[in-house]
Amino acid sequence: MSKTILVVDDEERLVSLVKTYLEREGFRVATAKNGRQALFIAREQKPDLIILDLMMPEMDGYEFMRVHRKERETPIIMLTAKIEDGDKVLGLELGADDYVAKPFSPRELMARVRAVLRRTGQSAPQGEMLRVGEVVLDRGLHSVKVSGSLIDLTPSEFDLLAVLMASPGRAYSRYDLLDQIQGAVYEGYERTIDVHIKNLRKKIEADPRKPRYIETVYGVGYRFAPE
Amino acid sequence: MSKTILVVDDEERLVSLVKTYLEREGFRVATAKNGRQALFIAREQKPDLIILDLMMPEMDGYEFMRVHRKERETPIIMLTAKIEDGDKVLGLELGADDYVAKPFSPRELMARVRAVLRRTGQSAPQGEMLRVGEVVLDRGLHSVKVSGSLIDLTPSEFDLLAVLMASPGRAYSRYDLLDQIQGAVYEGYERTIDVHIKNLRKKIEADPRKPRYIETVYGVGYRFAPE
DNA sequence: GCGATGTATGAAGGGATTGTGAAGATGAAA
DNA sequence: TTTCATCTTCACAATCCCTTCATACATCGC
Repeated sequence: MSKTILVVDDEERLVSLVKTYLEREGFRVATAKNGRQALFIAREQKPDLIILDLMMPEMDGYEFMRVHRKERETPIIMLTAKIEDGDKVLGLELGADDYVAKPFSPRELMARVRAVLRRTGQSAPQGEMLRVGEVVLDRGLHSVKVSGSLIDLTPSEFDLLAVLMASPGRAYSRYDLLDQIQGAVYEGYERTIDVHIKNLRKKIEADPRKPRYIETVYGVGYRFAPE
Repeated sequence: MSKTILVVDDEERLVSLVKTYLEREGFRVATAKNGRQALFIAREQKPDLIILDLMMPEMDGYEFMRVHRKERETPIIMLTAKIEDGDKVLGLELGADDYVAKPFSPRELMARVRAVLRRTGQSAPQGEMLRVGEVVLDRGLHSVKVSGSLIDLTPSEFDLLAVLMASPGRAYSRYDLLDQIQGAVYEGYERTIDVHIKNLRKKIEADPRKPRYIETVYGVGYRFAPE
């Protein structure tokens, strides 16, 4: 039974970005454009956590919190462009559990979501397990096992593997992969992916020279071998 | 139900090149020569994504974005000759989702289109599967199966096969094929196609001497056998 | 059949793509 | 601050592809 998270922001692009990331972590996601909508959805779906922008038309984040807090204790993470102390204090007084300043990295937001859920006594979702051949990746536990033994991966390596394993057989371009692990606007050098792949292979392949799982698709990118 | 993409640029050759590639991926494509036209078409067709040149007569890309953003949230990929930070920042502030510096490879642009669509929550077009007889080509997965087993193809071979399979029974000249796999600028030797065909046959035909799928049309070129 | 033209194929050079180790940059924790 | 792990970049090596060419084979018209 996966947790539901309500994302409230008037910027559609930001909402869908956050939604993508949350879903990849195994959460169900509801969205709203303003406080009024959010209130309606919160009553109906009873989310386990709310990610809330402060600046919105119709009914802003403060107003929403004031009303919502009278009804439920749902943990709330505030998003704010202003990083002024005043905002922070006011938000925390109203009952926010954490706040994240824009612009933020998706990875940071995910970390805070997990932290808040843990702190408020709810467990992270038991991430659906991805299993291909002898490789088992557990999103919730954030762990990877190969042939039964636990493997240590860096955050980038884990994300990369999770993306590849989510669609075995599908070839991803370096750009796609960079986009998925960095989020938002691509800034870097595509070849960075090569290095992550090399390190991943060293950790999960029996013979990194002849990879059985992470295959190279010449001229395209990489893919996880379908069974 | 395929996605519509609006391509806006005053260079006709570039527009038709991009159009070709997008259509091959299964998108519907609308085009415009300047911001004014683009605005009109955007209102009428409501595209799912816009690929926008910055430098144009009549109404440039910045101006277009300013006006368009007030009406819709359509994701936008900017094309720009200048890779100056100023441009990038301004473009991103105005709401571009990504930017690509000219000159770019069609393949890179396609990757970004898919990435932006995914990021903004729209799915890429259903990698329309081409299936003829025992041969199955999946554009989304970038994979080819013959009688159930996965076949490794080089980029040229894959493109070639995709073109042929898109219209079984239709004979293409070597010139046509070269044009499709090299992207517009035809410079090469038509016989190169013969070699790619030979290699393709070796990979997908049971008996390359008596091809069942890729037939030679004497004096014309090649075609994929209709069922 | 015969020549002329078109196609098939193997091999090789050059070019493009990918693999890899190491150094520098970044950022978090102590 | 220093330390440490990670991420990124870079240079060079290894590998794979594309193109070209030479030669063999097939098809056509006469």
